[in-house]
Amino acid sequence: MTSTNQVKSAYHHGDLRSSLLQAATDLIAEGGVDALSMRKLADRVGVSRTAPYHHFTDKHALLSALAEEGFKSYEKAVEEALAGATSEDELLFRFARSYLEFAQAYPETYNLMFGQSVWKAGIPTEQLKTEAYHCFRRYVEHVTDWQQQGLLSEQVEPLHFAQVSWSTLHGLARLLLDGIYIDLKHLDDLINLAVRMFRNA
Amino acid sequence: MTSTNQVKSAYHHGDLRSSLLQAATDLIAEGGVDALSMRKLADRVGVSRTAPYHHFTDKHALLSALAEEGFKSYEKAVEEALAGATSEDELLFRFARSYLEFAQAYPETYNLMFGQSVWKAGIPTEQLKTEAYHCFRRYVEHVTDWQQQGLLSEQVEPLHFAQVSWSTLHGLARLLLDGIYIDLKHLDDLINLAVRMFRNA
DNA sequence: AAAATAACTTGACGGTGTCAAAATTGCGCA
DNA sequence: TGCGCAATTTTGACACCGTCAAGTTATTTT
Repeated sequence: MTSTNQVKSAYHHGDLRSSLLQAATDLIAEGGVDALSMRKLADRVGVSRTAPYHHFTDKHALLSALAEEGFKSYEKAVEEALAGATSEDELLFRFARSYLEFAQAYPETYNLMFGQSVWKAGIPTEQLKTEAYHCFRRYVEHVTDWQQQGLLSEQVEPLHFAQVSWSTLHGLARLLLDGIYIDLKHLDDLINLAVRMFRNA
Repeated sequence: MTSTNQVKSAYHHGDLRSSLLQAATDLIAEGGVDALSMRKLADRVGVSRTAPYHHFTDKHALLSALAEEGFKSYEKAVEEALAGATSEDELLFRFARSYLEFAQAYPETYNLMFGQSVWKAGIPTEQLKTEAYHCFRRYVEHVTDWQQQGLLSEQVEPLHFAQVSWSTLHGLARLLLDGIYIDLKHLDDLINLAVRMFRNA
């Protein structure tokens, strides 16, 4: 028997994949996504440069995995926010606000979820695509619910409404995070205006 | 007199700055912004690796300059589109459509104008910031015009309306270009819906 | 013509992603 | 228990990248 029951054995780390994901989020939290390199990541975990490639075919695949996790925690955050509503009236507002709060709270994750680092250059993982698509489908369902509850006009195609309103929120998030045209001070006003637009669609 | 009046002399290229910008747009057009490296750029122009650094302090500065040009041609495109309107009713729609057409026609330029390659990592050039701000101010003026023409509710703060509607268009552009949630087929419907939202704000 | 300045080049440094081949180890099966 | 196989990890290498420092050459100014 070797000392396998010690904390770690040199070879066969045993939990490399999730360790990598954890270290990657740490690294990104510390210095943005630019501060994440495969080499530094491997170093941090205490493994050789190319070891991560056995668990992620690519750097893009690693980023995709992080984005995937992001979608999951996004979904949770939004659903919790909606569940906390005391009246139907606030549903739309709560959705919008939780969306932007998520983007603000985890800007780097949000970048990964919707940025080009994954969707363009890396051609997204199949898993990521289904995860992202699932989030959107869920939103479309909410939209139809809201239509039935009379919160939204039933005249508009739910899909189209979902696409445009998501665009508004995504645009707000992007401009806010990138520091273009929008500053945090007016954000509440902007969310209110956006929601009013949605209502009157 | 040396042979300075020849097409080129080896040293003192004479027009390096604009040659670099041209070659950079070419390079980006060929393979996206990732295909642009300072070294390839210098190669393309026929100059040594570090020569560009005499005209742009940084790679970010180069990209900022390209983004600047982008803002100028954007402004021109939009103003032309608005000038072509035959009735006031179509102004909003024409704006929205020309915005998205620009984004589609020059996706890489659009990325530079609003992407993180310039606004986040590179901290934007002062010139770029003023150029971008100018574009937005112009839009806010349009909004107040439209309010006076009765196209838009006078209840909403023009700045806020400008911010939210720009967000909607930016979000649509981003999702479209990145291939998320939106496909080209429905774009016209989405623009129409967005404009209707704007009108009923 | 001489001095100053601007433009450009060469060489180098430290960093990146990732491939190929070799080394190491744990696990299932005999 | 021992052995072979497959999974895992490492080492070495390659081709890039951005950009700094110092040197070279042309142009402009005096």
